[in-house]
Amino acid sequence: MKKEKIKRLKDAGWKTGTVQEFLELTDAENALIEVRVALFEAFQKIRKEQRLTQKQAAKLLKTSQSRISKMETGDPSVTLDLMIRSLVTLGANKKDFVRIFK
Amino acid sequence: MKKEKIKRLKDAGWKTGTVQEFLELTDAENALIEVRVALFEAFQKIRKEQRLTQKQAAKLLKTSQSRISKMETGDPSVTLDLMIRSLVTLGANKKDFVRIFK
DNA sequence: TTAGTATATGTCAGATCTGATATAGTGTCA
DNA sequence: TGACACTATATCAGATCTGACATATACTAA
Repeated sequence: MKKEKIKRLKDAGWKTGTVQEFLELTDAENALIEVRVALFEAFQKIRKEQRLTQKQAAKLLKTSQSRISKMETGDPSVTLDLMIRSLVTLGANKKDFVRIFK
Repeated sequence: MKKEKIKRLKDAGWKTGTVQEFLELTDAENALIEVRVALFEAFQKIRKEQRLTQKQAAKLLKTSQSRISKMETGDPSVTLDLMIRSLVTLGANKKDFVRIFK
């Protein structure tokens, strides 16, 4: 119940505190969501900067268009592992993660 | 063959370029390793700052001492997911990850 | 309207991860 | 020396993830 709501709310511009209180998240749960959101937003940004469709990105990353879509919509079946591996494959380095989390 | 070597080499103070060339890593593989190293070093640092033994940390994180050890030694069976979830459970927030990757 | 392109959603078998357990190694103290 | 605390390593059943596929939805152009 929690997870599906979160992205929509964040995207709708709700303040963190408000979302956290509304969904009764612990600090750790909230931090984890912020990290996830930062990563999937970064991924979509990079893909679009490189003018790739999800299908093209899928080929590069040796996965399927559907998983790319799930990554960008914050689907709970997508792990931080997959997002980070995808980001570095598209060219992100350690330094870029500083910006991603800033 | 690659993965086991990496931590030791990095810990021994080798420069990134050198390790990367020696192990014939792609940029993406190298970036991923740098991210992993940053995370498991950060985890150990936080655990020690909080004066927790691996056993105590394991209880907090609802896992086992052996997995904590694997996390800190960069065992390949440990995912970025687990490391990031553990870090936020010990109190790290998005902002802390800026420092971790800097 | 239809066709074409891009993205989103549902499902699942096979791959990978994880907590748990056992055990080994290391350091310290008496 | 032995006992104890801490950490490292090996193994594996059950849990979770992932690529692939099917299908749906959204948008554009003719």
